[in-house]
Amino acid sequence: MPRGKQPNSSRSIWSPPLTVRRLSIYLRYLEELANQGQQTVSSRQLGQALGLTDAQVRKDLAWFGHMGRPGVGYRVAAMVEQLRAIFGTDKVSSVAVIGVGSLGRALLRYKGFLSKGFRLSAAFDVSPQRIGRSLGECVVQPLDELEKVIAQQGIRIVILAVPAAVAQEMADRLVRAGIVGILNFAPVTLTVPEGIAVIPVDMAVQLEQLAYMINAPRPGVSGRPRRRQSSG
Amino acid sequence: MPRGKQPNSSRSIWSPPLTVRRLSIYLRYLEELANQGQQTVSSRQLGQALGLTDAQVRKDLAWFGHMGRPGVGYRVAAMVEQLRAIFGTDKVSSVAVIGVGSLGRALLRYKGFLSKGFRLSAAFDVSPQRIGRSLGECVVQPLDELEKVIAQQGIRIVILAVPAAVAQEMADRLVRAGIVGILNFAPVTLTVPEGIAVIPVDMAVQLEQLAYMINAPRPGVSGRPRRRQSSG
DNA sequence: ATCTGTGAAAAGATTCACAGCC
DNA sequence: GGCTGTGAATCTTTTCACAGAT
Repeated sequence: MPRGKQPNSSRSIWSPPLTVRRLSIYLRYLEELANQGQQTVSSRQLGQALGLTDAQVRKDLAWFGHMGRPGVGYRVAAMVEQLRAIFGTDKVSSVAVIGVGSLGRALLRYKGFLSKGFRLSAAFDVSPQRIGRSLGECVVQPLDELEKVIAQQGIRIVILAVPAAVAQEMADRLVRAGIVGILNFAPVTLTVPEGIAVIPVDMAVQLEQLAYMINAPRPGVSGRPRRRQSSG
Repeated sequence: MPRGKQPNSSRSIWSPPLTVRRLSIYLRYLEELANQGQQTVSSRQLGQALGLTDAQVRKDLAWFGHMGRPGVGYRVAAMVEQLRAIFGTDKVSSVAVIGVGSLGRALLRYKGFLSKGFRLSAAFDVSPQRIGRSLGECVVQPLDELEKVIAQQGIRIVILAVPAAVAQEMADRLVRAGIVGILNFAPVTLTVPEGIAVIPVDMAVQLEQLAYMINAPRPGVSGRPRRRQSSG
């Protein structure tokens, strides 16, 4: 299936998946630079801070038109704005947390989502002991309310933090309720209809990957230079 | 730099990075099948459950020798054993949690790591209010004890759950203390020496990826069939 | 008939290297 | 001088398709 060639200067652009992963990382670092008052940044500086080559940074950023100026670099503030628009996080959107075990509670208490464009505005659980408890800026509600609250608040994304055994049936129910994106912390692969996005986050899997990297280091590597962390 | 061709039947094998990511997912599913008492599984069944093609499953599993039998499939139990050996999780290893904020506490309380080969056996924090508190199976210790405990317990992997502002300096200290793998929950890119493995896990970044997928769906997709979640 | 293992082809991603702008 | 944008080359990953094992 053919896909358009590189640059594209209008809104809501398609970019290759691995590029999109890095765009988030660029954005995070550019926000830091903006806070520090830095005006412009070169592909070289970005690459060094993030463990990428300068060529790769330029290719990635070239996906949405001519953003850099030769001899100068990229304008930090403009870049942040454009990246947020690409992710659709220039406006804050509401997110529900399904399952308020220890992980769900930790996420509800985390203060960093809002500045990234996400407001955790509803929380649900089955357990009567948890219902009514106030966490972050929401009160835990019973699951009966799920469909109603999702519709009322226009929620399209949820964080799924329920036990593995019930994750698939809950995902089905969420999709019926109109959810289109699921951040899945349950250690199972979800099956969802076409058009629904799922990002899996399994911490045991991540530890396993780390164990592999330690036990079976990449061949041909022997060097001294400081490296940056791989993607995530 | 040339790399060996495909199959390799001895221990601790190199496989392509994207294959290794999937191996964890195969293992998770195979463990489930083993619990259900299933003896063998075909590449087709694995693929369907996990949203992959059967050819891809076969290529991935072929990296460590002839494990399947034509006309029959793969032996579930043998596969689980071999995958655990590849990840080095056939023996339990000790992991320390650095930073006992709400996320650190949630991880310490999570019961699922042990069966995956990881024991969270030490926890550290700066805050006097947190020190001495008992969480999961450990008592929170002051950071002064860090180097001593890491050496005593032979800890090689840590979960880093400290604020972004201090993550890099803590990573440097951990590396000096002999740590070789870091699961990094701080929303910054760490710079570490060659030979140290870092896996970044930034939940805001994951939500951002989800937002992108919802706002800019892949072109040329329109279908009906049920899909599985992408990798993670 | 079912299912694996694997070359060969296709698609995707990264690196190289350099023309051209500031 | 420094720096971007981008074709061309290289490397990696996925898909195809089928020989051969059970």
